[in-house]
Amino acid sequence: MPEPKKAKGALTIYDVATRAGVSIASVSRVLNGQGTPRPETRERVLRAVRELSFVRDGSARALSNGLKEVVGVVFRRGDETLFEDEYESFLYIDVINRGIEGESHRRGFDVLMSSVAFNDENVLQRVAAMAGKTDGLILHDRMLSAVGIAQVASIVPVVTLAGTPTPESMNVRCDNESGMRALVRHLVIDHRYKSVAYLSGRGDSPDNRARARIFEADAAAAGAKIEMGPSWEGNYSAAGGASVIASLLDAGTALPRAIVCASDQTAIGVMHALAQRGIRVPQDVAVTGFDDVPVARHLRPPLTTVRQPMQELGAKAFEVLHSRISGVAGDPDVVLPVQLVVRESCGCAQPARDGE
Amino acid sequence: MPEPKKAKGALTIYDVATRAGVSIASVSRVLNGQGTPRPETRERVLRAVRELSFVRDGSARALSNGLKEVVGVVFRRGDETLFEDEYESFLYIDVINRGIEGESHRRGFDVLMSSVAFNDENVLQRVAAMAGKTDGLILHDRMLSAVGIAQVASIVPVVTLAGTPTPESMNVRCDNESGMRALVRHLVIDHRYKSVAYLSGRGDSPDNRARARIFEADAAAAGAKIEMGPSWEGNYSAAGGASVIASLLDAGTALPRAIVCASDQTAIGVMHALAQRGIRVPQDVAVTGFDDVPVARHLRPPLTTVRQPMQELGAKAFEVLHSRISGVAGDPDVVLPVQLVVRESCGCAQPARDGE
DNA sequence: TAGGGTTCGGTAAGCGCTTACCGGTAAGCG
DNA sequence: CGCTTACCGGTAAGCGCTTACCGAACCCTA
Repeated sequence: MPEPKKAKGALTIYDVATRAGVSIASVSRVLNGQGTPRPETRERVLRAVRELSFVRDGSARALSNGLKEVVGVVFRRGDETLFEDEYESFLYIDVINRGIEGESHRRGFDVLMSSVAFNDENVLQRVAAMAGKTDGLILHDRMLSAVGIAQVASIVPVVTLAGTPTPESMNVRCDNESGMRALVRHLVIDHRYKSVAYLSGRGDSPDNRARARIFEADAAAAGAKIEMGPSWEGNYSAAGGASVIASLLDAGTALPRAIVCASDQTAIGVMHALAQRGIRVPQDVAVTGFDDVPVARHLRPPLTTVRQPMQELGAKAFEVLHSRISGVAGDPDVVLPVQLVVRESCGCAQPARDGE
Repeated sequence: MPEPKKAKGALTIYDVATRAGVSIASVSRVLNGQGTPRPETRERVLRAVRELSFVRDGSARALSNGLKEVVGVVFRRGDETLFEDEYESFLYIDVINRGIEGESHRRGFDVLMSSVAFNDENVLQRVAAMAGKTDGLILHDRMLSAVGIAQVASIVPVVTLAGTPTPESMNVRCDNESGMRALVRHLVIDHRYKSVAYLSGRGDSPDNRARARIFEADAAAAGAKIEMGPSWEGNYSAAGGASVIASLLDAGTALPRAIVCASDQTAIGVMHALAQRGIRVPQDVAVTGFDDVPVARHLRPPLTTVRQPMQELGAKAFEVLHSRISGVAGDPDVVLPVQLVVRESCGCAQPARDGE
């Protein structure tokens, strides 16, 4: 529905060429560092550009080059109200986006950011619109169905985050498996906790599934009593974690010795709920998180968690996308290493060095 | 109909036209809702588009229309490490950006986001690069000098946030004056505090200057003892606020009855520092903020502050930019109303209704 | 000084899309 | 039944930029 049609008296390379007394080809060559212009030609062009504050039009370049130098990022944001509890999720996404942005700028790309509401019906439409304006897309967790991804991927390269690669799209994720493995080992073997629970994230998230699967397998193998399932279902948010604990306690359920949360944010909610009931962490119940968001080390007690290199995750996603845009076939399923960060919420009195 | 060549990204309206058995002009007209295509023509085009998952190339459209349907947003982000203290500033910017984004989507625009580091030297270069890829730019507080703004504004329309309009650029800001006026009145007249201090934000910020100016004038007019200046200089961050208080206390300075902080974030730091020294808020010292970030109501005591409609600020900025892009001359200096939000940190025991 | 090899730089052909313009066809009318 | 009027839809001309291609100018050597 765009009403406007005619842009302002915008400058073109013709203006620059005229002013510099050369041809448009020379202007373009100087600006692109192509060929070997004579120093004087070069100088005259640059001066004209400077004097006119000329900037080449991106769309024209894109059309000519077949490269827009823009990648799109799509993610979900909460609804209207922002609660304190939601800060972390804000950060989680923002830190990743920051990684994408940093790497993009390094390569001369810009980033088209688009958030869609949790309840937005027309995600596909949104994403398709962005596809037309970009060279490639990075989709955060759970943005589109496999069919949707395939459709979009037929237009531009697509990289998903914390998802699963499809024949058409690539994926970048963290190594949930070994992170959870190390965490369970620490709790069940090192601390000898006999009963452990897994407070899940959103059920449909690949990350959550992977974490749950390993948790269950490893904790069982180590001989611990396991609690998980419907009554332990969170949604990655602090509020979700808190309400699970509250319901459990209200129902008179005895808590396990350790609670493994699907995310740091969940752990924050859990610790909050526990504190309200006078249950001590880690003396009565140990709690662990997953992600290592910045605030994790400032909680009381400092949170034992698994650090995901979030900024790198973003950077890597761009990198993978970029190489694909450049026609290089990269690894369609990149897995980044995570690191167990032992602090005090697990019961370690003398925390291991933080590494920072 | 035989399956067309599966050349990725190579789909053009020619392919669609061929498949639909019409001309490219018809395809374009259908896609743009121009003219009065015969229902059958329309249907065939739409079917072909659907079957091919065709999406028009943005740069080609932009080049032809003279409209990219993209606006750029530039803002500053902290450096590598993210401290807990920085969350608020993250939010402040993010909420504004969210407002920009929402309004943009409503108009079919996308948003190119670019953050630059605080120490980045080449902001102008970054911004110029974005200018070429967008129809207009929104610059957050203190991104560019007046000269830089003029230069960029000669390429695309520019709207600054919380700045001052220039002959070439427009500006959108909140009504600091009446906000501060109401705040001072509440403290000095309603609460009868005899001494008040202004803990400033970054010195070079127009917002800060405006707030300081009104604070000084109004508090003096009301007969209160004023404290401000070098030893009361913060930088909008929580850490900045805390360290001002710490220095003052370390130097043995007696605190005034009320401290007006340049931002909520600063107030958070101040209340933190005060609590550490055992000074009670608001019994010993009243503290107020400015912004009303979401967390303000959750502080203890709940923070009395001035609410800035941040999301609206962003939406309005886009709106102003959009009308300018559309060739409509809008108000070059939009001022949004703020609202005094009285909670408890000012000394009100029975807080007025929050309004939420 | 003329011929051959180099450079430089200009001309023009697109990139994919929108749309002004115009020819062809069908519907309306006498 | 033939002519006028509408209406569709096709053709082609750009939008601003990059670059292949080619001619002009210059430098060197003999």
